[in-house]
Amino acid sequence: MIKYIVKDNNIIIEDIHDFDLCQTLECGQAFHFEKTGEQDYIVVAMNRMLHVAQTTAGGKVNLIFYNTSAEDFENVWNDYFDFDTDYAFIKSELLKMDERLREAIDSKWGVHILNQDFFEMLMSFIISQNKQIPQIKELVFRISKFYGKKLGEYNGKAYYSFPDVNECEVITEEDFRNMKTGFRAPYLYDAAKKCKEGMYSVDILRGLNDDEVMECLKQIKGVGEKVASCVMLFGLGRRSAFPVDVWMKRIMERLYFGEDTKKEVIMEFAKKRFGELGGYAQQYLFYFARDGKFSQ
DNA sequence: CTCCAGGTCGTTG
DNA sequence: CAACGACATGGA
Repeated sequence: MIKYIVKDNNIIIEDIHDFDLCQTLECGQAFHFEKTGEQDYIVVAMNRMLHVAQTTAGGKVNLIFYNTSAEDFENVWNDYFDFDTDYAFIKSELLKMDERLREAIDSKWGVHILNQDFFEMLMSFIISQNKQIPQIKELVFRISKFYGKKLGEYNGKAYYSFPDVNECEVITEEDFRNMKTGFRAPYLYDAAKKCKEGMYSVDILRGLNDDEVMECLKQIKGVGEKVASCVMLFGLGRRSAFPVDVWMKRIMERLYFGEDTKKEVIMEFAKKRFGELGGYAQQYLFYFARDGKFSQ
């Protein structure tokens, strides 16, 4: 457990290192949050609405969780933000494996991989196909507003949880279409139905190895290698998962292959090169690539 | 108006 | 098995 102090109704982490709030939220792994100021966010996750901000004072970076109990911090947010993982160590290990990661890691040094809800990740990344991040967020917010629970308000705006498996039971394929999910509607319906039937509980998946989880997830309509990898990495704590999308394809070709390379080949290469740390490497590279800060 | 977006599916060579 | 177009929707 990371060290924290309780002040008024807030939780404060002082002098935090190897973490940046903006980078962690904006790197593309999460969709259910809103920027409310510079290094100031509303995060909706784990059936809660969190107001969190990062401040700098006297050269020290602090994190403040507004209106948060010590109990909630210890039981929910500490794990959600992955504070117990030593990112300084992970980054140095990655750089030992491969110096070519340096530019991406130096640029995106403050990313943590969030431990998010499995079902919400599944639905979110089904939505993500062939869409840009702002539109993915819009769909997640819309579905939450119609079918989730109201959690509270901030600046006069209400925030809603993403509907859980049970709340999704009433949603028909046509309902999903009305949410403007387009051709993904039958995929979302299939995913919700299969999860409701119980074969995709976190407990069951915990007992399977990576390949088995991948095969299992791909049986859901609209879930392929890429979506399944994201769900594994962000929703099941499988840090070896290495999702390869157009951005990853681009930067991996630039850094390693120098020519058009199939996604399967890239995944296989990453597995050998980065092993259990593949997911971390992927996130630094993806965020870096998406920011367009590498040539070509 | 055309093109493309954190892809996947079904159909052809 | 590799390649290719379709798929809804919205923004550039």
